[in-house]
Amino acid sequence: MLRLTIDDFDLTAIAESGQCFRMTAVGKLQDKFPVYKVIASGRCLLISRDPEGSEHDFIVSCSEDEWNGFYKNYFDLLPDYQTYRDYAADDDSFLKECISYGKGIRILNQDPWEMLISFIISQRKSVPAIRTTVERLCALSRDIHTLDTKEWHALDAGLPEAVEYYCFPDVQTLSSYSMEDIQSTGAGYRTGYIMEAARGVMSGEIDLKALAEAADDQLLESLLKIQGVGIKVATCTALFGFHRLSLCPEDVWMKRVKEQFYSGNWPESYKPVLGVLQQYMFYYARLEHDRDKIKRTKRENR
DNA sequence: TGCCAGGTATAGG
DNA sequence: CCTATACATGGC
Repeated sequence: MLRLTIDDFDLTAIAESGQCFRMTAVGKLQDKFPVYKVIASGRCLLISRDPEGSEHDFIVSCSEDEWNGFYKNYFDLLPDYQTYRDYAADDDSFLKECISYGKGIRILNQDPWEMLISFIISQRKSVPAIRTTVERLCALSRDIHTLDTKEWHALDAGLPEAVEYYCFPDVQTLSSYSMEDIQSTGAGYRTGYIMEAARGVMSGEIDLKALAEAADDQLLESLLKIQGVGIKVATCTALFGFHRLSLCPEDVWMKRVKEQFYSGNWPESYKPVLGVLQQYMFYYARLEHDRDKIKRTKRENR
C-alpha cells in the first residue's frame, strides 16, 4: 500500500468517461470515497482518494516500483493536461463548462489489443452491457486471481475480504476459444467479428506492434480492414489503445455536440488535441443526459 | 415490457 | 456519395 499526491487526477471522471470498461468501484472508504479496481495488462490495482488527505491524495495497492514502472504511464500522469485544456478558445463557454466538470480526466494508456476487442463489443451496447460482456470474456479462462485487501481494512472494514479478477485474454488465449465460448459472453452478432479479429492478429495479418509506429491515417486504415470495425471503433482503438490524442471518435454524442455547438465542424485549432477535448465533452454530455433521465423518471413517478 | 444502446455491413438509390 | 435496414443481447 502506497500513499501518493497526484495533481489533476479524478478517478470517477476517468472511470465514467467511457474509455475503459474494467475500472469499477468495489466499495467506498468512509462511505464516501470509491475504491476502484483497475485491471490492466495482467495486473490489478486498488486505488482510492485518501480519506485523511486532500483531493490530491490517493492510496494505491501496489509498490512504489510498480507505480513508477507501470501505473504512472498507464494513468497518463506524465503530461500536463492544462496544456491540452489551454486549447479551449476563450469564447467557447460550452467547452469550458465541460472542462470544469471533467477536470482530472486522463486518457489512459491502455492495451491496443484489449481496446480493439472491447470496442468491437461496444457497438450497439450500453456501457453496463459492454462491461458485462468484457468481464465474461475474461472469465472464460477460469484463471481467477485474488487480490489481498487486508491492509485496506484498517481504513474501512466495509471492503470485501478479497478482490477477485480475471485478466483480459491475450491473442493466443482468445484465438483458442470456440464460437460457442464467445457467444456465451453475450457478444451476439459481434461473435464473428471477435473471432476474425483474433485470427487476423494471431496470423500477423494485423500487426499491432508495428501499427504503434504508423501514422494516424495508416493506423485507421489498417484497423478498418477488420470486419466489424468501422470508423467509430477504429478511432476509439486508436485514441484509447494507441494514444492518438488528435483523433475524435464520432459517435452519436459527439455528432450531437458538434452540430449543436460547433455548427457541424470542429474548430481547426482544436484538432491537435481533439481526442482529449472530446473526452471532456463526452463525460459532460453523458452526465447531463443521465441527470435529465433522473428528472424525467421522478416526474413520471408523480 | 418494450425500448434502446459510444455502430457496422449491406443493399439500393 | 447518400439513406434505410438488420443485427443479438442485456439493462433499465
